[in-house]
Amino acid sequence: MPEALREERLRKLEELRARGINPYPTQYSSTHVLGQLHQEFKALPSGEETPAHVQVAGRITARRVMGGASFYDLRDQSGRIQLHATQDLLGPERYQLFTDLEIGDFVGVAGNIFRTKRGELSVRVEDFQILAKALRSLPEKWHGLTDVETRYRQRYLDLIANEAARQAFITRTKAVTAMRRFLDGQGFLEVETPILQPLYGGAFARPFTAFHNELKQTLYLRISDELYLKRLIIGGFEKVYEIGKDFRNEGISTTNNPEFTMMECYQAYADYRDMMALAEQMSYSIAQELGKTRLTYQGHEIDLTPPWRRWALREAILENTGLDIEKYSTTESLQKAIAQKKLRLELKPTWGQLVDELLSEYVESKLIQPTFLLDYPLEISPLAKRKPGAPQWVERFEFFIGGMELGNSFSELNDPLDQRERFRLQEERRRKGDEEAPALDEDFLMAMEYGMPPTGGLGVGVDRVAMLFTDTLSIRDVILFPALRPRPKEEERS
RNA sequence: GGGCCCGUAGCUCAGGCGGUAGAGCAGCUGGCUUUUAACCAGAAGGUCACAGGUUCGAGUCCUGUCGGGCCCA
Repeated sequence: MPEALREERLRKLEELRARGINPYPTQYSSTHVLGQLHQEFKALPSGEETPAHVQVAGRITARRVMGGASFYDLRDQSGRIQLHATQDLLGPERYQLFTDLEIGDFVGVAGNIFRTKRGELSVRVEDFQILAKALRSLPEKWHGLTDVETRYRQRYLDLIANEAARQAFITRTKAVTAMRRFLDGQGFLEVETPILQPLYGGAFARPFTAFHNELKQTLYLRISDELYLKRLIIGGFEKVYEIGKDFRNEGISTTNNPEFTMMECYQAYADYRDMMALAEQMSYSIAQELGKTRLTYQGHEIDLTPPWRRWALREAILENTGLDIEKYSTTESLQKAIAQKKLRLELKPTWGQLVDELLSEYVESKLIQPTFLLDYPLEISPLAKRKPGAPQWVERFEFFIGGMELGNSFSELNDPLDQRERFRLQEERRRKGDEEAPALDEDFLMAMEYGMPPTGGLGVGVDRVAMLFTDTLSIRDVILFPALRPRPKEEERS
């Protein structure tokens, strides 16, 4: 930024101080927010003034100074109003001060409401008070801020300049509120579980580590809420949920942020079929509150009305690749079949991981309308209950909308001996160098040995939900302050 | 991890085959008392992401680095 621009604003700041005016006062009492004015004076005809005296506050976003009269645009969170100031009304000295106000400054204004001949509702400035002086100039009024990097790094500017961005974050918040309202309404208890954990688990991911100085202990930032929420089920809370951040130590991209928001809920005496109904109802309920039970996502018309399609994972893969994974029940035979079909696929070391790859490469992007994929390989589901009569499969589903995986659910494993065996299998994977395989959690096993009721669990990616409802493709468009690589040349000025 | 594209004034953008950097907005000076992308006139504002290289000469060509976007794995 040219130093001159800032110098100029500093000069004006000093001038205010020299006149005994505090450029950063503590408070201003408004009678209205700006959106209210338009409601209240909707009927006021052009060219007429009301005796209604108002006090309003906001940020100046445009100025049109024309000699002895000037028009400013004032904006607050609720809307925009035009200010009209004249030298006649304020006197030369106050008027001069008023025209020294700049785009970006916050100001409080008192005066009557009138409507101009051209029909613009306006406040006649009878008195004003600067509320905060800005020292940097805002993005351009017409084109706004388009530089994607600046939009992410200086989100406040994005929110000022881009109404669509502002709306997207409001939509996100409303979606989360609706989700919470739905779960509360279903009798779920919202709880908070540790983010700093001595042992991490509940997902396949590498964790962030932290160090507790006093305890001289390495702690992990959670990669999921699962194992603690299940302890609460064991403790007798029969319906619990948590909405919070999980942390996974992996690459940053348009689809992955190292910290992201997850909703997890658990319900005693339920299985994955019950959780399917819950997932549907919850999504539909959120959509209703947002007025988006039918929506457009990336050009696709999507209908969230239940019931959604239920499709066996095996059949979905069969239909999209021609491969019947049940016919190739070993890693080697499945690999061979994949090669024969000339499917392009990363050759994962286990059967379950190969199936998972087939799913993400050949099925996921096709699942535009809401779809539950049912029944997953045991190998990649160490916390899920086996399917009766099919011990290599588990009662698990993931659900997909708009080609995105939004959630994951199982009939939770509550057999402590089987759980120990599953942990053992994962440890084996870990020994073979898979850093994402979870470690055995003795404390969790102990909890389960006290007895855990049959339980259904559901996890939903909140950022993905926000992407769906805001029709965005990048997770960075629904995270206010997304993770970015540090900028080498940060032109910080104190 | 690989490929392609982008990085020029506070913001939005031009800059043909290499010849000493341009506009609009914002800011400054002057004019203008119902404008709304206000208008008119004038002056100012640049480490062309960074570091090397080629060249008499580089915003432009080459190499590398950093940051971002898109696509692929």
